[in-house]
Amino acid sequence: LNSCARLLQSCRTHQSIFQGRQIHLVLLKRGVVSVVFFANCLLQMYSNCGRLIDARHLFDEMPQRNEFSWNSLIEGCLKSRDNGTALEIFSSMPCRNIFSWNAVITGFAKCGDLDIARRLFNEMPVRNMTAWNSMIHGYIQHGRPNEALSLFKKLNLDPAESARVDNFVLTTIIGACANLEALDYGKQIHARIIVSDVEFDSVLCSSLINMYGKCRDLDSAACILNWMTEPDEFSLSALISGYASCGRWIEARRLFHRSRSPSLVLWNSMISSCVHNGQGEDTLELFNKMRVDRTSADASTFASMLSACASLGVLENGKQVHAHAYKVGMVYDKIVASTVIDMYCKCGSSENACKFFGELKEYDTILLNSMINAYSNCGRIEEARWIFDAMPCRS
RNA sequence: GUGACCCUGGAUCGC
Repeated sequence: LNSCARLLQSCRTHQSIFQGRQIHLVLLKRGVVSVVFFANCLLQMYSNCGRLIDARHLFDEMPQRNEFSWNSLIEGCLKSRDNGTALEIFSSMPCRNIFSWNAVITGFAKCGDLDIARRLFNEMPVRNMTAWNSMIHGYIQHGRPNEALSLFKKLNLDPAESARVDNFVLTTIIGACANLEALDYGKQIHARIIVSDVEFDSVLCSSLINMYGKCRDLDSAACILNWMTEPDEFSLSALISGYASCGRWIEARRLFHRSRSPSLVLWNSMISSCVHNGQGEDTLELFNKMRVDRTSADASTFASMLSACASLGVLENGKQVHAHAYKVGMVYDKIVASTVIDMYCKCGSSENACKFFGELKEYDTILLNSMINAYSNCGRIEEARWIFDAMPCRS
């Protein structure tokens, strides 16, 4: 039974619903589905697999529920982007615990409904660092760094709260410094980490390296990497990008070759650095080496490759990369799709862009912007106009 | 098997 519970927790994708259902049957046979613990595991499984109706049904049938049950249902809604229902369930809960509050706050903060998130945050009776961090992180991710920093200041106003600031919050703030290239403030936070007893875990270290790299203070970045006993691929890749962005290719390459078979993360940072440097030829070469190495590409790799083809204006290579992305089922990623469109336009084949657009069923604003461009290039002004009018949000 | 199970942070990617 224990392993059933563990297996249920590993069902986290739409595909694992089959396994989940089998375990549900096993639990039914054992007659334990009405035990809250097992019912909760099932509920969580259905929520994680995106089966909200099944989850809801199970929930309604449960003879007993606890906060966990409600929270699983809420998380299921949030995961399926049904925030309205999530909030409704949250409001109708008989009693909420800290997880309930954090779940809705992070759910709304993540998708940019920051004012709702903030309202909930303000209403929250007792906040922990998770709540603070979700809120701060939400502001940063949605382009409101000043509000993030002012919330962080508020957090530090209360000495008791300030003392509880953890690696998560500090990593988030360091990330903000990286985005804003705020080296001085970043250094202050770094100093605070040293004097406080916060542990330098791998995530915090890589974000510090990233921050110094973005601020072009490569010596400090390298210093941290050298202090680490076993730097992970994210730290290495942050430093590689830092070196490359300053044109220090020798150091970048040396880091890249430190591991005999570089991981996808390292390949991506090298490839994208080449693209940003306008070294399109090198990019294509790197990509070939990567394939020889049998490292499979992800959406970022394809986006970089396509944008390299676009800036070189090499249609044939672009088509090859497009075909490759198609073969591995990556063209329907929104970012890859819009780079495909952009690539065709810049390679002078807007017709191909239009053709490809016809195969898509999901778009976002950026992708549609590229399409306006494509249609205009073909002289299909009516269609360009039509997309513009149909756009849900224009910028 | 019930002080169990649930929440937050890092590299690279598009107009």
